[in-house]
Amino acid sequence: MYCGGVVRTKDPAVRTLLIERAAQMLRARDPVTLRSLVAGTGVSTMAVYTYFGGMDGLWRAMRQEGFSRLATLLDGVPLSADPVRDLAALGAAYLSNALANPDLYRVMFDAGFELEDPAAADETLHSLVRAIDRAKDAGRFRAEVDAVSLATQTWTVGHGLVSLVATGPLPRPALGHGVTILTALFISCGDEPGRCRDSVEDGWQV
Amino acid sequence: MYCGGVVRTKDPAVRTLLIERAAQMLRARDPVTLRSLVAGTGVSTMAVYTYFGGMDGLWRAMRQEGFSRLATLLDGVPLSADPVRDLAALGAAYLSNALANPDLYRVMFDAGFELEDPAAADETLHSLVRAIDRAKDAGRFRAEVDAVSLATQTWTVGHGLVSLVATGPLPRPALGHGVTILTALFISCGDEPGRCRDSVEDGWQV
DNA sequence: CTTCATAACATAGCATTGCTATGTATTGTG
DNA sequence: CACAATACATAGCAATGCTATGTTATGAAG
Repeated sequence: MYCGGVVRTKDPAVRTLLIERAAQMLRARDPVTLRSLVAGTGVSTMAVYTYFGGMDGLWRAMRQEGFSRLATLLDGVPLSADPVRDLAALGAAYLSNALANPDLYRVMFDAGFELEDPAAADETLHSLVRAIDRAKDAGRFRAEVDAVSLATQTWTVGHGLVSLVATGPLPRPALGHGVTILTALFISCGDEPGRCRDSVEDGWQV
Repeated sequence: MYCGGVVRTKDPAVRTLLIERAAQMLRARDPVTLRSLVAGTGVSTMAVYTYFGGMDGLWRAMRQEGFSRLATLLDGVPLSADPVRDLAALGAAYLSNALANPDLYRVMFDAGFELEDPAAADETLHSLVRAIDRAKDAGRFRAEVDAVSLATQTWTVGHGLVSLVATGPLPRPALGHGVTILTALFISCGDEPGRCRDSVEDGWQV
């Protein structure tokens, strides 16, 4: 029997080109439609189906890209000797990124779509988990604190804030509530109240 | 001079019929399109433009309806002698409602649209504010606690949780994080830790 | 009661959407 | 070289929201 051979290979550059262009159009608030996406790129509408299987696949890839960029950004946040400060700084970076690219952020959490790689969401938490582990090592948080749970809780607070501010009814100064909530949360993990407040306020630069 | 007269009045029943039907279709996961919405109702597509000015207006009305129903639901939550428990119960009711009608909830917080009545969002907070005031009266929270701020913070936590669970990557048991976060938050308002935890756990029936 | 301007409503059609069917070009393997 | 499998281009389809146009109903003015 003939097992067939790969004859013509997809060009990965086209894939990244389309993703890049879609991200650009999102930023510019231009509606990302099949035809407007490929217009001017030289590639035909079929390319979207060859590379993504359709518009749904494009959005899935965009979501993946968003999580990937977010993880990179969080990895690049400069750390200090104060892990609690760093934890707040990571939350602030998360918020800044989401507010700078609100449309991409919305796509990332749009309903009806699942991630290509479900682990990508967890990946986002790794930076937070590392900071929490450092806080435990430094004696700021109790040893019984579950790092993943606390990271998830921190994420929940950040996501709630950014959702209500970026596309919701809360004004931008409401971001300051993050300090209050996170401080309360970190104190409940064993941090000394006064010091915790200072650390969170120091890291929370939105 | 001729001042003109209103000749044919809009039928309010048609308006509520369309909103009701749209909500029904959302619940049934049927795509709500202009034609599918009016199909079988006897009204023509133009009705949507007469009553709402277009599909955008329909979504705006849906959002308003969602907030209205939410306020009614929160008003109906039975209260107890424990205001902190009630506060958690209100949060839990908020979550239950959102998870029971995830599509309507998503519409409520969709981007690009503003509310017809911006006060409707604040209205949702009134039940929370009342519970917080009762907690202050009962000596559970410090007098300096700003009720609206704390209500907003509670809302932020609830919204973050429900967003990540209903349409996001977190599994449903993650709702339990609400207990941890809210307990920490309420303790920071002056409540006694052990008692606070009991109250929140008692009220948090999701 | 008659008139008639105005609003409510129905119909048809437009541009655009995502998608698919069909045909053509390309390229590595046997 | 020959062929099969894939990438790519074109054209067209059903469905979308919306608008232009025509028709009907209604209540106030005379």
